[in-house]
Amino acid sequence: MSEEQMTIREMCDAYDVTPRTLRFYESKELLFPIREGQKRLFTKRDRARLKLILRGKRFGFSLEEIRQLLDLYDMGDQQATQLQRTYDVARQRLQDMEEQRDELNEAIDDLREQLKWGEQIIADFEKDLKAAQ
Amino acid sequence: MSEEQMTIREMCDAYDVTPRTLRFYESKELLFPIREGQKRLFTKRDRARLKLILRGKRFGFSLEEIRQLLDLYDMGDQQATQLQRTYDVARQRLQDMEEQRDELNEAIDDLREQLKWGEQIIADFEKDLKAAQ
DNA sequence: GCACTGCTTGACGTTAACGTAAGAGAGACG
DNA sequence: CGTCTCTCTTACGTTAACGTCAAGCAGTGC
Repeated sequence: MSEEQMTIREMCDAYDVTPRTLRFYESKELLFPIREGQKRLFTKRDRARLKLILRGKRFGFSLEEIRQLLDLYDMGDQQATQLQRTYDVARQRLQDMEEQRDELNEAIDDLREQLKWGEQIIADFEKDLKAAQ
Repeated sequence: MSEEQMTIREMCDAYDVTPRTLRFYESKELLFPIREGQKRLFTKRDRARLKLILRGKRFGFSLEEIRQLLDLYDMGDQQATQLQRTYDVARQRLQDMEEQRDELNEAIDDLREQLKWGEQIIADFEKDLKAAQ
């Protein structure tokens, strides 16, 4: 439990993910834990990346998109261009999310409208049922 | 092109779906086209169901959920209970959608916040770059 | 020496909603 | 009769993000 390196289990507990997930992210080159013998040790850098990964997922980025963003951050050269591209990707994503939300809102309004009908139909039906008794 | 029955292609053109999709829905017991020889003929009932299917998809129902709802409508007996159940399912779905929208809105706000930072960082960076020339 | 625990590497399984390709029948047209 | 067009069935392919074994090494406690 050194401050600098964490085992896979410590990572799982700290970030609420499964070992499989961390190994999967490593296989996809999202994380690069070092090895002590056969065991993985996750560094501060891995933790920073994992935070970004989880945050990216919240934003609806795919793991592949996240990997590309992470790579851009890591290139360390031509940073202005890279930042600009990162920014562009993020803005595009934001726009997609807003469109998605708008569609969702339309669907919600639509469904609400349906439900109003539904309530009316059910109410009528129950009235008829009672009247029929 | 009779008014009552439509071929698969007419259906595709009318509802903007592929033949595969219609056959798939049939295999999933969402549609029940009749046969003329080996060819499918879609009835008025199929068209009504297809409309509901497509609308259901907009609402984020899975095909399986839609099938269950469609079946409920078709039972024709104990209708009050069935309607109530349909209504309950729909209301649950509405709630899910609203939660999803709220999460999406949070993520959007979050991402917007990030982008504000991003703009600042990029601006600073470009200033530095220019200053360095 | 042995059990127990934790970690490892494969490698196949899962889910939804179709896409896509192969091979063939059936009716219309000239 | 040949060709065209439409349709049919069958069945494997696709995608994402892991889940779920299976089998085995490594260290620790007793």
